[in-house]
Amino acid sequence: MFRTRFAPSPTGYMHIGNLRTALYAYLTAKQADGIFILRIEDTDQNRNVPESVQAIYNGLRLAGIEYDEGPDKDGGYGPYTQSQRLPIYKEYADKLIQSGHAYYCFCQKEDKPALEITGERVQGYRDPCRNLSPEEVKAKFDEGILPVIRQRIPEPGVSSFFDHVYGEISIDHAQLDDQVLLKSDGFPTYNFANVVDDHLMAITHVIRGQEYLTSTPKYNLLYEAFGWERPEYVHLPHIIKEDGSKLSKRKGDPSFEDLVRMGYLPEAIVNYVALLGWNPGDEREYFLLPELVAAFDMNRINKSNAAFSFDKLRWLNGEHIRALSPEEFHSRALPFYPAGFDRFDLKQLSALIQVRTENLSDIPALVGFFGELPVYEAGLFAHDKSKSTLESSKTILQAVRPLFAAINEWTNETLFAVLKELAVSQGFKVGTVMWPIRTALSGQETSPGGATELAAILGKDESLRRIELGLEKLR
RNA sequence: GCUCCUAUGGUCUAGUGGUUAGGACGCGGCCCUUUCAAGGCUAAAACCCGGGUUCGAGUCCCGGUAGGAGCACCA
Repeated sequence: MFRTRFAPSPTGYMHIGNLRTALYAYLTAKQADGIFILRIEDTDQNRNVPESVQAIYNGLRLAGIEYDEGPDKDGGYGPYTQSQRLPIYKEYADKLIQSGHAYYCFCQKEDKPALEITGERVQGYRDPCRNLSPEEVKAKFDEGILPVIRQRIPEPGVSSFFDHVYGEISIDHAQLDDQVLLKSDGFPTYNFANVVDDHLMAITHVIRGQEYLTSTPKYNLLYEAFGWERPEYVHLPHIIKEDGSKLSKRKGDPSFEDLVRMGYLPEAIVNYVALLGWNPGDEREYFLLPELVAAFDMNRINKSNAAFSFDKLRWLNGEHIRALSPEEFHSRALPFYPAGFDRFDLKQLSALIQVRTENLSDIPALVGFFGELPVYEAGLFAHDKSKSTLESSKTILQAVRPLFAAINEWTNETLFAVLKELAVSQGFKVGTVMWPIRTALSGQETSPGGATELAAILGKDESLRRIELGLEKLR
């Protein structure tokens, strides 16, 4: 049975990289009928943002990624929030002390010069406390100093492991730090908690960002120290920007929730993000979540970073929008219509714009002219492709006025039939008749829908009024 | 600085020794058409560099170069 987990720290929002990590973990579990778990990694007391656990729930729900076990969904492996597991970490850290795989360190943070800043940093940090005698340890305790617990990296040695994305990785123990496992405040570090929890929660596949690749040997050493079986590893390349820099909320790059607010469909974002670093092995690109579950294969994940392209997301969003049923599109479009638009038949309008909408937030600009006729120049009535001139436009508009006034059944079909007949009887191309009408109705060079479609939505009175206005410009 | 990783058109990618190097986005053109979209067709555009191995290398090896990541009482 596959068991995977998504283990975010509660920072307040779901960024794109996290979304993909969650997605891949979910897909890996689900394609094998396994269990997907949500675990909250809130072991940094300085970095907890209130409400942010809620943001994680919301993000996952929005994405359609449902977890089988989590803080609010017990599956017998809880608690699923690390801050509630402190005694567990303590217990296991003590075991490591007893077995000699870890040691107390009484150094204070201030004692450690900031070597990493100088660029002169030495690898494989070995703390002096590594060699404290039991008496010295006792003496420090008696002094009342709160120790941290550090991992004792066995030396010399080399550790290797297999990663489903990166293959065989080997790292010399001389590169590995005697890192802190348990902080002096009693909280574990990620380095410790992830190992204990992944084992206790019976995680079979650890799926996480590539930044953990080089510290994985340290975790493996821990598994060994406990006599536990290692999980399978799937490290993910990063998602970056097209200029090669990394996505950052601080620089204004949108989170998952932001993208949804910007009018991208959650399912389109999920689809797009799935394709950033993975492909199904054939040429399909359009996927709904269940299809991703079926198609996903962790062994087809790429090794190199992928740049997030808004162009392509936008296209894919359009694909998803077009794939929606007219009813579904309408209900999603509804919140994006400008105020006062309920005077129109919005259902009809939605039908018109669905294929022309690549992003829901395009809607206001797309339909704005229905609400208010834009200011435009008479020159708009001249159009080569439709063989329209100012003269022909004037003639047609004049002819159309009484024709429209006489129509009782104000529908696209009737309107089209009437205009078509006008074109035939007057020897005009259909386009030549339609152009001035569409122009007068929209006041724009382009519009979502042709002359009769616009007229049907605008209604008889307003259509007539706009034709009149157009005629004035042509006088 | 040390270590690990990566490298196919502008971008996402297929490719696992022999291909006219395939697809997608974007971009140009054409068709369709009631303007614009959508749809269809089509063009331009890529194997980082240098050595090897091999009859043959985008594919394997080595070395460069470039980029990314890690080296916290952060995750």
